[in-house]
Amino acid sequence: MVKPMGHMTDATVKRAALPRATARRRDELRADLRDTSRAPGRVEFRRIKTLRAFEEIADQIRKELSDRRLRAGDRLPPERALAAQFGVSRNTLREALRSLENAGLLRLQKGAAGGAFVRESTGDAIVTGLRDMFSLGAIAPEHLTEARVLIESIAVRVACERATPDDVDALKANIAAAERAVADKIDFYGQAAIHLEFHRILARATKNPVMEIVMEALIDVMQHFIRAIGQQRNPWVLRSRRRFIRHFETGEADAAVAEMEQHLERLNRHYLSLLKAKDRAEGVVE
Amino acid sequence: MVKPMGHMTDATVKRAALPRATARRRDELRADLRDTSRAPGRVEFRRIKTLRAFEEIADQIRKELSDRRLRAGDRLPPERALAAQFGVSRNTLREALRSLENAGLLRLQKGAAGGAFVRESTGDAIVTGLRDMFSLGAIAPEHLTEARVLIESIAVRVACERATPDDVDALKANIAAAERAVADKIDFYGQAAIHLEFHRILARATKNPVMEIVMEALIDVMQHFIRAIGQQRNPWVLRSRRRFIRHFETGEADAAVAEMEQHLERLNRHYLSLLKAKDRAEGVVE
DNA sequence: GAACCTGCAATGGTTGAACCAATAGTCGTG
DNA sequence: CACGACTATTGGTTCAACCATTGCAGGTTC
Repeated sequence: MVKPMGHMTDATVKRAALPRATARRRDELRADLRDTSRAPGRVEFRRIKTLRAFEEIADQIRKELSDRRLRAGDRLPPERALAAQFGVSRNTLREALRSLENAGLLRLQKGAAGGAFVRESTGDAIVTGLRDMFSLGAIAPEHLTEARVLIESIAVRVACERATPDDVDALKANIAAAERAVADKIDFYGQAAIHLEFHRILARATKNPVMEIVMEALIDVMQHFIRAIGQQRNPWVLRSRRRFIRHFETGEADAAVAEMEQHLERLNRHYLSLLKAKDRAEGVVE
Repeated sequence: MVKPMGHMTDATVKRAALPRATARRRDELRADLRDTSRAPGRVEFRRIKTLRAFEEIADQIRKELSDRRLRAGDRLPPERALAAQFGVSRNTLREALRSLENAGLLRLQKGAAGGAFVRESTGDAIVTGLRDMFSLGAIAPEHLTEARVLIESIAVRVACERATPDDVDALKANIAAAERAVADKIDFYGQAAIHLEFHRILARATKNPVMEIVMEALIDVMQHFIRAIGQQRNPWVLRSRRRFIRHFETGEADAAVAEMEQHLERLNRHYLSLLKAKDRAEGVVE
C-alpha cells in the first residue's frame, strides 16, 4: 500500500478518488447484533467496536511501520493522494495523520518538498504522557521523587557495570561544565539543565533504551516540577558528583549507588519542603 | 473560558461565530525574523516556532486541565460551540480534540448526551508510546526483558515493605485463579493474562503510581511480545509463585526479590530462545 | 400504571471544494 | 555566476453540508 503517486492538484485528486471503499466496508461489518432476545444455546456475541475511519487509517499506517515497509526518514505520499488511496476525505485523513503525529511516529512538514515523514522513533509520547499525568495530579510530587530515586539506583548499578570509557568521559565533562557554569555564574536554570543532563548520560550508559526512556520521562517531569517551585541554590551537587564519579570510575557500584541515593534523597527533601512552604504561602488549593 | 453554550444547530453556530481571532493573532506574532545578515552586537534571536492553530487550542485546554478548571468527568461544550469560541473552523477544532483524545485526556462520545468528556487520568499514552517503540524496533526484546527484571526487582522490594493485607490477599487470589485455570485447561492466553495480572497487583502494592505505570507499560509490551512468539507452556510459574508468596507474606524482601528475579530470568531465556528459533525458521529479516 | 414504540433533536463523524501559507526548485536577468 | 522573482507542491484552515448514533419526551397499547 501507500504507493507513491504522481503530481496532483486539488483538482486532479478528485478524478483519482476511489469510491470510499473503507467507509463502506465498515458499514457492512456493522451488522445489527443488538437483538438479545432468545439467544440460542452457547452462541456468544462479542461487543462490536465500530472503528472510526481515521482510526482504521492510523492502524494501517502503524502496521506498515511495524512491518518495516515504512522506515524512519521515509516520506508518505501527500495528503491528497493518501486520502484518495484510502478513499476518505482529506479531513478524515488528516485526523489520522494528526493522531500518528502526536504519537511521535510522523513529522508533518509544509512546503514544496514537505509531507509526512516517518520519524526516528523517540520516547516523546511517553514523556508527554507522564507530564500530563503529573500536571493532572495523578502523580504526586512525592511519588515522582521516590520513583526517581528507585529507578536511578538501578540505572547507576547497571551503568557502573557497563559504562565505557566514553561514558565516563562524558560524565566527567558534564561535571566540568557544571563547575564552569558555577564559576561563570550562569543562571540557575542553565545550571539545573547541566545537572539533569548528568542523569541522562548515566541512563545512556545502561545501554538499555527502556531505562533511558523511563529516566528521560522522569527527568522531564522533574524539570517542570523544579520550575514550578522556583529557583533554588543547591551547593551540594558538585561535591556529591565528584565523590560519585570516583566510585563510579573504579567500579564500586555499591558506593556509587549509595552516594547517588543519598544525594537524591537530600535533594528531594529540599524540594518537597520548598513545595510545602509554597503551598502554605499560596493557600493550598482545596 | 470554555463557557457552556445553549443549544446550537449547524445553522445557529454560523451566526455566533467570532471573526477567527486566534488565527489572526498568530499571524501577527509571526514577525519576520529571518534576516540574519549583520546581526548587531550580542542580540540573539530565538528560532520562532509557529504554533499551528490546533496546537494552540490543545494547549489552552491542557492548561484548563492542569489548573483544575476542568476536571475528570466534566463535559466540554459541543464541537460547534467550541469552534465558535476559539474562532476556528470545526475541522481545526477537531484536530485539537483528536490530539487530546489520543493523549488520553479526553473521551469523545457520540449521540444526544455525547460530547468531549475529561477522562480520569490514565497511563494509556505511555503504554501506547512504549508499544510503538517496541514494534518500531527501537527497543529490542532483550532490552525489554532486562528492563522488566530490573524494574520488577525494585517493585517487589518496595511492595514487600508496603503491601497491605488486602494486597497479599489479591496476590493469593490471583495464584488460586491461575491454579484453577490450569485445572480447567483454560487456553494459554487466558492463563498468561492471569500471570501478568499478578505483576500488576504487585505494582499496585508499591503505592506509587509511577511504578504502576511503568510496570503496566512493560507488561503490555511483554504481552504483545508473547503473542508474537506464539503459545507456550511454562509449567514453572505456579511453583515459583507459591515460593514467592511465602517469602513475600513474611516480609523476607531479599528472598522474594531473588525468587522473582530467578523466575523472570528463566522465563526470559525461554522467550528469547524461542524468538531466536522463530527468526531462524522464518529467515531473519535483515 | 407499566412496558413499549416512535420520532425528534443534539452531537460527533465525514465529506468535498476551495483558498491560504510556507517552501524548494527553476529560470531569467544583471 | 549570483541574485531575485516566479511557480509548483504541499500542509493548514475554512465553510457548508449531510450522515450516524444516541438519549429523551411523548404517545400508545396492554
